[in-house]
Amino acid sequence: MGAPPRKSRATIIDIARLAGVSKSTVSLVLKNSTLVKAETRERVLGAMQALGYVYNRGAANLRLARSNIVGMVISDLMNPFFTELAVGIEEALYRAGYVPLLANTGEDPERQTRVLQSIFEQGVAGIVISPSNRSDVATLLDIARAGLPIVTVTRRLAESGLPYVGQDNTAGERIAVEHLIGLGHRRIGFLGGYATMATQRERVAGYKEALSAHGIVFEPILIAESPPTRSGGGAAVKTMIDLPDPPTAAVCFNDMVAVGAIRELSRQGIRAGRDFSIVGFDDIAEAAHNAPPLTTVTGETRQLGAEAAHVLLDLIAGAPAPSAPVIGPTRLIVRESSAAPASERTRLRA
Amino acid sequence: MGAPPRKSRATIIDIARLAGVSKSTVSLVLKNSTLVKAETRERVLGAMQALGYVYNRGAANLRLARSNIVGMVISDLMNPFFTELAVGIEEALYRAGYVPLLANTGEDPERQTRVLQSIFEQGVAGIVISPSNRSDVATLLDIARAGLPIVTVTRRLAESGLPYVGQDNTAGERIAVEHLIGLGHRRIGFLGGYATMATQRERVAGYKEALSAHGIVFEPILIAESPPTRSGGGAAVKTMIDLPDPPTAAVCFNDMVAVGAIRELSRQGIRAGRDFSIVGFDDIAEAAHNAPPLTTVTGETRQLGAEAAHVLLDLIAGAPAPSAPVIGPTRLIVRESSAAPASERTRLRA
DNA sequence: AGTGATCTTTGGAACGTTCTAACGAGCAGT
DNA sequence: ACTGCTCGTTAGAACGTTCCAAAGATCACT
Repeated sequence: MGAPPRKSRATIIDIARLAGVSKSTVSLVLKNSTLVKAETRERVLGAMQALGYVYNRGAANLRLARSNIVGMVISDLMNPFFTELAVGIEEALYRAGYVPLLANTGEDPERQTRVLQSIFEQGVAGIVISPSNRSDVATLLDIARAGLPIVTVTRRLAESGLPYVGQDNTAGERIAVEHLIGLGHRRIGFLGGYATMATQRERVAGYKEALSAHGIVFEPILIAESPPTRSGGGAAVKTMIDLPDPPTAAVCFNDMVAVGAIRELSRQGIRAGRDFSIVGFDDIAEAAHNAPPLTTVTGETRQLGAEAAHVLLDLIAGAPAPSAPVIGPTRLIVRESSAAPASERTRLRA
Repeated sequence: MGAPPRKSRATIIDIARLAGVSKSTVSLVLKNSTLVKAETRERVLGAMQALGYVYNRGAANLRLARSNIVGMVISDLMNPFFTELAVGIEEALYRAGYVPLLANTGEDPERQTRVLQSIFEQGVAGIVISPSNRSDVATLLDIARAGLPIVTVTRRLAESGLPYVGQDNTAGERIAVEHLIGLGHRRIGFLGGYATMATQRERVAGYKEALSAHGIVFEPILIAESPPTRSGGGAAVKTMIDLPDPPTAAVCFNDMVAVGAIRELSRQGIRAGRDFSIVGFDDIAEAAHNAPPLTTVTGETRQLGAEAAHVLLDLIAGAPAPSAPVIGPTRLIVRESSAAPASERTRLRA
């Protein structure tokens, strides 16, 4: 059973013809207007059923000059942090009746520019973007000036003046470092990321704040830059432990760096959480299941995505742009990759 | 600098007016027609520049009765396997000039039905879907019957007759088990997933094939079902080692189960790759960085996504549906979570 | 039967494109 | 001077909706 594939979709006019009414009436039925008589409504609904009618939102949008599609531009979907962010955004959009057009730029600014153009042409209602490194701000501003709501998330483009939703990276890293200091560490490294990334600079700032608040002098050599990946973390921690006077702990740019660092440590026979403390950032799903489970800072990633979506939806609804960046809270989750330094434990035992 | 935000976008007609030509001419310029005189083209391009014109693809699509948007419905984006699949699809679509409308159903069949409807209304050119568990096949078939190309990926809906792109789960699991048998294991468990999942059944089939090919009798008790998650893996391996006569190795429904199992083993003081062998499936990014690095089966996930996209694009271009399922290859990646059983090593040493 | 008032329905323009058919201008060949 | 071409341009219908303005029905009162 089942009708043969139709060549082209039935339209409101086909319905009207079959139900013996005008297309206007069909349109009214479509929007559940109380104006149409119950009996007529039935007839129209029956005709829709019979013809397998599907609403053509594209046509409606053209007429109404609006859209329920939103562009979602993600800088690196393969990074679990951004995956969760995307899921948070998608979920919130979906609840509000919007659907995201996805583009994964893979941190390629040129690709970002192209997809923005394409998304713009598509007639979306707005764009949420986690900008790639070295984003071309001009394109973004062109689009914003054309009147399209844009929200940046996760990476701040301060020069742009675009609405921004992010986490409190500085405060987050500060509590991470304070946790280590509280445990007795005095020599603490910072692993991963590059100073060209706004996020890294913010996290490093928190790191320095915590150090100076506890009278520990900042040593540039204790910052090891690397790609924000597992293997980057491995490399970074290696340079750290090879130092003449190595630290006893390190905070990491993100959880992937932390996981990579822990793995490299264990390869070197150093056990994270006993011989060396590691604290991550982001609380990706993997963190809780790592060996050892990772102490990390969470920015409530999914919530953050939802928040970004809501800011965009407000903008679309005509609200004025938020006057200040929206900064989400940050919270330390203590697991087993951090502990008192070995020297401390020895001293206590003695 | 920078014009004030425009209330509404300039149209082809505005351009025409400014350039002193008809909208038809502007349209020709837009499609790079050789018909228009170079000088006129310049004038039109200048006008576009001046007015900040953006092409309205929605309007064009209405007229042309086609679209360059494709629906991408993913059952669980938080699972790294599906993330990579989605990235593979997105990349291939993007190359072909298409953009994916994303929906993450989170394995909820009702949500899946709703988003399919919404995506359908949107007027997409086709749909790629990794169906959720217990999918409502009827909706999918309704849409397919309406003439919209649909490709299922990863999860086969055999009853549906829809085009399918997947991996060779059976062969993949077979080589995984044969690897363990080759190492000397005779008692091998299967961890994770549920028999209600087509994928699990296919993998279990491969598991049984390998056993019987080597004269090992299959024991139902060595299959431990669980959610296909890290914590599910932990639970599953626990029931396994608590058995009176526990196995010495296990293959897992997927890498997340495997990682969870390894973690639980280590909590029990059992070291994976020495005391107990574990083999995963999917080769998610985390696998190579796990402790110990995970022996696993890869289905070339990203490639698979690209393949699914291409099948869909062909369908959209009017090609007939592939007569048989498209099954991608599968390959074993040996890392450190699998080794000869302890008994074997002892015997060799003696 | 006439007058409103209230329901219900409808024609047609509009949204921003594409495309067909046709038109005018210029020119070569007679 | 006419014919036929080619070149460049264009008017207008069409795509599937929404919505305004207005028309027709129906009904309750006088």
